[in-house]
Order: sequence, then structure tokens, then C-alpha cells
Amino acid sequence: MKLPKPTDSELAILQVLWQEGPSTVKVIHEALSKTRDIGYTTALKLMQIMHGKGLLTRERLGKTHVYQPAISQEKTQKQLLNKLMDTAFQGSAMNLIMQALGNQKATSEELTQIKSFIEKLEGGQNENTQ
Amino acid sequence: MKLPKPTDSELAILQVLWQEGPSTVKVIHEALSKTRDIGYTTALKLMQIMHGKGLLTRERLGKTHVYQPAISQEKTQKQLLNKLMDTAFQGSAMNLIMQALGNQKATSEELTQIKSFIEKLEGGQNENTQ
DNA sequence: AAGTATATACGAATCCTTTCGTAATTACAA
DNA sequence: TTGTAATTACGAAAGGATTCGTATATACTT
Repeated sequence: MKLPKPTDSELAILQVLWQEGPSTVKVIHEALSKTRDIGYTTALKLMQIMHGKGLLTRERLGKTHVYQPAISQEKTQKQLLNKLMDTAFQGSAMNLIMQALGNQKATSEELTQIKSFIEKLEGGQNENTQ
Repeated sequence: MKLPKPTDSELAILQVLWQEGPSTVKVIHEALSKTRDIGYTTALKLMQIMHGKGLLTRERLGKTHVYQPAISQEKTQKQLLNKLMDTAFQGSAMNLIMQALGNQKATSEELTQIKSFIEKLEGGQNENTQ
């Protein structure tokens, strides 16, 4: 039972849910409205479809439904990242990371953080390397 | 005049063109056929559409057309990366890079390479930081 | 209980991508 | 020049995403 890759609209909804926690259609609609023009029933329909696909769970609370993501943000990020890596970066994580690093100016704290993360990886890596 | 974001199929075609250089439909079709079932006229039509969109340029050479990408691989990668960053990583390059690093085991050479790239960035960064 | 506001359900239109079949064109060979 | 193989052009179907209008259901207020 594999969950389908979310579309762009679906991702926008998931983002809100990941950040705000369980939410009603009303809340999602208001959040989406900040960045684009979208009718209430459009948001509703999207969420119903996502529920149908298994991307969201929901619970009745009086008159309304309260929705929750059925997939974690991390898993989704991983999935999308891998796909982008395959389709646009010849499957090379290196390529992708270098591009991402070069793209925007990260702050020096961030760079330091990344470096120390790499060092942690290097430390734990000996067991995995052939 | 902004070029549209390429679809998945279009990206697959661009990949071949970036790697193999200017190519005919025949060549592209053969390349795509290695990884998926696709009819010749399907590949042709896709490339015609891409040409219509301005994603490809082409040149008649006798009976056939020779196609070329109208956008660089790097620009495209940047575009897709930024979009993914916005839609799935809250706009944070850090988030994305950390995920990419954690996802798969890069070799230690690669990690070292990334680190030295970061150091180069840190070196040149003082001028850009406020 | 009737009225009102809010929420849901659902059908249908529209748009885009992907697919392929068929017809028209082209270059070359017999 | 006529036939053949390769190539292009194009229409159209199929599938999915997105959009919204309208009808139905729900809870609350008076």
C-alpha cells in the first residue's frame, strides 16, 4: 500500500498541516488564500480527494472535519528529494547538494552547522563503507 | 518571456540532450526506450510540444530535425531546486541540504569534497554578509 | 420548530500531460 | 519516375489535477 506522490496543490496543504497541526478546511483555506486565489470549495475538494487517496486522515468534530497528514514531512521530503535527484541530477546527491549550496547564500552559522553535520557523518561512516 | 517548468517527461528528454548533445527524435526515442515503454510518435510529439513551448530549438538537417535544449542544465536544476525548497522545505536551503546529506550514503571522498566547497564559500562570504 | 449560517458532498467543466494512430512529407533507390 | 522507408504533422483520446457551482446536511439561535 504505497501512498502516491502529492501534487503541488496537495503539498501546499500538507505544508500547512505540518506547521499548524490538525486543521479544518476553513483554516487551510485561509492559509492558502494568503498566497493564492482559491475558492473555499476548491480547498475542500482537494482535501476530500487527499483523504480518498490516503494522504490525510480526518475526524468529525461537531459540524466540521479536522484533518491530519497521513505522511510525515520527513518521509515526503525524502521522497521528493530522491525523485528530483533521479530526474534532474543524474541520481547524484553530490550534484544536488553542490547546487543547493551554491544557489543561495547560507549564513556562516548555517555553513558551520552543515560542516559539523558532515563531520558527524564521516565519523559514523567507517562501518558502512566497503 | 519566462520558460515554463518542464514536466517529468520533458525533463527526461532534456537529460538526454544535455548528456548526448544535439540529437534527433530517433536518438531520444532510443534513449528513453531503455528505461520505459514509449512509442516513437509519442517521443516526437513531446519534442514538438517542447519546441512549441520554447524548451527546445531545432534545425532541419535533410529529412530530420536536430533538437537542442534551449535552457541550460544548471538553470533548470536551480529552478527545480528552488521550487522544491519552497514547496517542501519551507524555503530553507539548510533543511534541504541536511535531508539530502542524511538520505544516502555519500562516499567519504564526496563528503570531503563538499566540505572543502563549503570552506571555499566561507572564505568568499565576508564580502556578502551584513 | 423554523430560520440562518456554516460545512460537506458531489457533479461537471476546464486545463494539462501523455499517448498513439493515421495521414502527409521527404529523401533516396530501383 | 515510381516505390519504399523514414520522418514529421496533427487530431484525438485517455487520464489526472484543479476549479467551482449547486445541492444537501449540520448545528445553533430565536
